[in-house]
Amino acid sequence: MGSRSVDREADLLRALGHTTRIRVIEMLTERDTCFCDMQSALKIEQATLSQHLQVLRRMRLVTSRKAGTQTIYRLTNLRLGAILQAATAACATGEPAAEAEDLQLEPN
Amino acid sequence: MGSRSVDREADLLRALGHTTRIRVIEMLTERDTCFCDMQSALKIEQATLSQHLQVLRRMRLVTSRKAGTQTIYRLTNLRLGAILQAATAACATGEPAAEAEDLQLEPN
DNA sequence: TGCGAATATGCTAATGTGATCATAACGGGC
DNA sequence: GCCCGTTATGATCACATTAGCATATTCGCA
Repeated sequence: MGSRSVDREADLLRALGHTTRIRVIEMLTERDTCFCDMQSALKIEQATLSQHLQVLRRMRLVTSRKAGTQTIYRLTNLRLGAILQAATAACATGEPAAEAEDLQLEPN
Repeated sequence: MGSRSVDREADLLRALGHTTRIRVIEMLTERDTCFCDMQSALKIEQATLSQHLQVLRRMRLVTSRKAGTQTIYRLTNLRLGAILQAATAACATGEPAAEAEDLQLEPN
């Protein structure tokens, strides 16, 4: 084992690396939520949301159960919230920036 | 503003979503490190490492300074370590899994 | 000035990701 | 059983990411 669990960690971070999936995780952190509620909250294509949820399911970050005709999602890993919080904090620190790539050498 | 800073957050998480870049961040969390040391530690193509560092630079997560003929990298955002720790913790919880996609409905 | 070490950049091929559209599958009520 | 609402899946297209290779750039030094 040369990669420890770093690979899994990278997969996890990538799974969280999309606006829609972050929002989904945020919602699920508050309470279990059905597909339709997420869709109306996020206002995106039905298929698109379904695919993002599939990503999260594949990573075992959420599970789903049927309630009649609708599907209710639930977080399986309660520690995801902590990751998002840490990321939020880091963003607040790092400031706006995003596309620059010039002055990477401190001015002096 | 409907996307708050979630987009930036997603970008950040994606920037961390690669084994090599995670390792780089881990090294830089300990101490500033020159390119060559990272390369020999990671044992990957020179160009590949350079490109990963470029990603981190673009995101303003690291900066570089020249020391003679070599380049020394430094973390600009000290809170990245916290994100990685949170991710590590989450992985430890979530267990192995990775490719399953079947029994997403709890057995009953 | 010319050379060599260290690093960056450009190009390309392979692969992955995300959005959209169409369609399938499932559950409930009639 | 049939129709409808809800969600999942498959196909496709555009675009991003990554690795590898070649080449450029920069700096120190003889």
